[in-house]
Amino acid sequence: MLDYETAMSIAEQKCTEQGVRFTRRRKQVLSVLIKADAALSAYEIAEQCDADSDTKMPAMSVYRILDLLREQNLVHRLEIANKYISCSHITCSHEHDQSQFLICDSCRHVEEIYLSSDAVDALKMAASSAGFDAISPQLEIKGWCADCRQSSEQEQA
Amino acid sequence: MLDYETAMSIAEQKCTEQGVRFTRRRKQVLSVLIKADAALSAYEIAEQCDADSDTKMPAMSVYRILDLLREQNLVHRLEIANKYISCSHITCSHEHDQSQFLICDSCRHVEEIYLSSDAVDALKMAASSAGFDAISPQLEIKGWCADCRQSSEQEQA
DNA sequence: GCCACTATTGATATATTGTATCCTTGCATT
DNA sequence: AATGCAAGGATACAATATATCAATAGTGGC
Repeated sequence: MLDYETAMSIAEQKCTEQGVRFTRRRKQVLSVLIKADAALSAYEIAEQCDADSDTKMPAMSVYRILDLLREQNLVHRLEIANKYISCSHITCSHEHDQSQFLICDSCRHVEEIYLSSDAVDALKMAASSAGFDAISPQLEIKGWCADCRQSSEQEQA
Repeated sequence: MLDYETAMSIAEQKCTEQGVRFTRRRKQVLSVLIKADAALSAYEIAEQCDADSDTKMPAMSVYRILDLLREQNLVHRLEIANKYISCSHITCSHEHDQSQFLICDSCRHVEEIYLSSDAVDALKMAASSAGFDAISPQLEIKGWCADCRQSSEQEQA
């Protein structure tokens, strides 16, 4: 999990560098995602913002702000789940142009991982032989986390 | 592309074997998907059914029927795109417990592919080192098909 | 054939996710 | 303070999906 203070301050710095204001609303959204340490839907984010402050966060604003935070690479959108998650590499100093996620089909837990370049190459090969020149820098893979796998095995027994 | 008549008759046979009726409504839905030879949303399927016959296909029915056809492995759901596509292996005699898709980010064209077992193994390795015991038998990868890639390069030039 | 039973479909309501649009507010520079 | 633009608020609505209950159609036993 990200250190909250560090992540927020680096996010602020990144925004400033890009000439993008790190406003109260934007802080709220990012803050909720970092603290959640999980993938949330836009409406869940809005609810959480409401719970954390005494002003109402409109869903429309959440969507707008998520777009912006994604442009800054502070947040990712999981298309399989229709949810959003803070980038687990906000606090890393180097650039990340790829992101890969494992999404548990049962508990929806999300893990951001790195694939070996071998694995990525194998995918690219398969893609290109099917007439796809390139694959997206974001890959989402569904599966079962060890916990869910275990409990489902116990149920069977 | 699938041979329509063959695919429909094999589908009927499969259903019968499973003790599942291959009703008019179910035929309509599968038929639309096979003829479309592309991924369609549930509401697009309903519209196409309406166009092909003189009775109104309710969206609710489409969803129900898609669930059933998916259980029979006649149809897949693309979670990235929120669309549905007929299995391109209906007419194959052997079993397919895995399916992998390439989805063009630009034109939304979908290609059902096979990954080499090396590629799948590499993915499984990466998953297991992130605490995921297993990955889903269905993998969806976004990318750019050769056509879209070419036209976007021409635009740049 | 008729009845009872279940599977299927129809109809309607509503939840969830996301976009479009227009207006107001706030901040930044002059 | 006046101007201009970025950000946020408010509202409407589109697209995708599920829940629920009623009506209809097929199936098996008699």
